Amino acid sequence: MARAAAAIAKRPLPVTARGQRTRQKILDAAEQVFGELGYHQAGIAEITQRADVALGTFYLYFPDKHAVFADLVRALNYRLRKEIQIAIADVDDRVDQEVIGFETFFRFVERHRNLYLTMAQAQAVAPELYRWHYETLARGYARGLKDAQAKGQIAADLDPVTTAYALMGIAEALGMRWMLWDQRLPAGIARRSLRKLVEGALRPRQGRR
Amino acid sequence: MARAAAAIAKRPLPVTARGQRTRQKILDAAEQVFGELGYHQAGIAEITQRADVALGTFYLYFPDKHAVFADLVRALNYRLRKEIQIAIADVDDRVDQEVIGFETFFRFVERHRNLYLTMAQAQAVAPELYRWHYETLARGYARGLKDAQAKGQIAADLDPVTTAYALMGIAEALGMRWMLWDQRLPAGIARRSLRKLVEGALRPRQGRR
DNA sequence: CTGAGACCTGAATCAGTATTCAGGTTCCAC
DNA sequence: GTGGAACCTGAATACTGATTCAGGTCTCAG
Repeated sequence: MARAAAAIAKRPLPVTARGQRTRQKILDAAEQVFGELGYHQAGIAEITQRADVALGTFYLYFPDKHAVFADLVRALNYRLRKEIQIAIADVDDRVDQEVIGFETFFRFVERHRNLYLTMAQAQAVAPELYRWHYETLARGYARGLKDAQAKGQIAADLDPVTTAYALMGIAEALGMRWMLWDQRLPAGIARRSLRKLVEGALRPRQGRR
Repeated sequence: MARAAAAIAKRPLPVTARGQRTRQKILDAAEQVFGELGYHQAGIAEITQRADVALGTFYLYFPDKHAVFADLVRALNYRLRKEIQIAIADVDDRVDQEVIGFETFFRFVERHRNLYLTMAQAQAVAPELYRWHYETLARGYARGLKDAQAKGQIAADLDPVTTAYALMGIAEALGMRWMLWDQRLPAGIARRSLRKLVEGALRPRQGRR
């Protein structure tokens, strides 16, 4: 229970390579198990078994179940942002960036099916972290949109934050529909529709005002 | 565990008014508790306490914890669709329908803060139901979009299903951001941006093809 | 009135599982 | 080679909380 203040006695990070490897094995197993079963169904026993270490070893690296989960959310957030940043880096039209960002996200979801379940669980298990995840993403996103507005690439009268959340919502919904349910990117019509939606939404209207 | 086939021994619905009232009290309490604490933190004891009935009474109306939860998800889905249908009924431009649908959704979220947590939990607790929830919404949504295309109100080259999921994603993301986090609808700029996004995305492009 | 459904009660049971702990084992600097 | 960090082990503990059940209480048709 004791979810008290900052405290949450961290365990010291392993110093030797062996220890680091073990910690990582646990983290990887945890991603699997949490993603498959959800936070509460996931048992420490199951995690350590898949990580191929003894039960007690878990508590060498994490003070409790909640802690691995938190680490996981942070790691997922970090990797996701990183991958998108890299993918987008040397594209200069914002709409193109958008489309590439989406595809990168979809591919990320493909490699981390568990992302959705993990984040969904986070909403109940670690609300602050959950919110942090989206705010973090939104912050960067909104910044990018503002820059694009300055360059006249997208409509100037859109609120960047609102737009950022809207676009994240689209990514999430289609990521679920396509990558989790269908398990693959859809045929051309759907993909092209996505681009048209984004383009229509963002591009400055020709004639208008 | 026994999540076996259809079976799931339903308890007979109450026949007397008293029984119906009690069942409903439990259902209402359950919505609160699941929404506040999440599926696993929610205890039957807490639910029955808030419903002001004894622990055992719960099992008179629901075979187990899972069953109330499922009922809840179905009820939420039903009410949501109903409210939006009604709100939209006598609006004839699809973009207007869209905007009104969004606002209706936001107000629904305001009255059912717990909707998000409940659905998030559903992803782990009752995946079939979770998916059913979105597919149900999407089906109706896509139908509406197709009709609007037939009337030339929105671009003909958009895939209705893709568009439906994209719009649901936007609603969800902004509902979370505005109604759950800020706890109120935002000022004009943001609201107007939403309309512009939707309008830009859906309306047939003037010049093009 | 009255008795048979229909409802309601809450202490007791019981299974699952997070966490602890009392010892090993590895590894390498000296 | 060896002592002490740094790691690792897994049975035992402790507790939480869903579900059961033996026995009331209400209510209204006849």
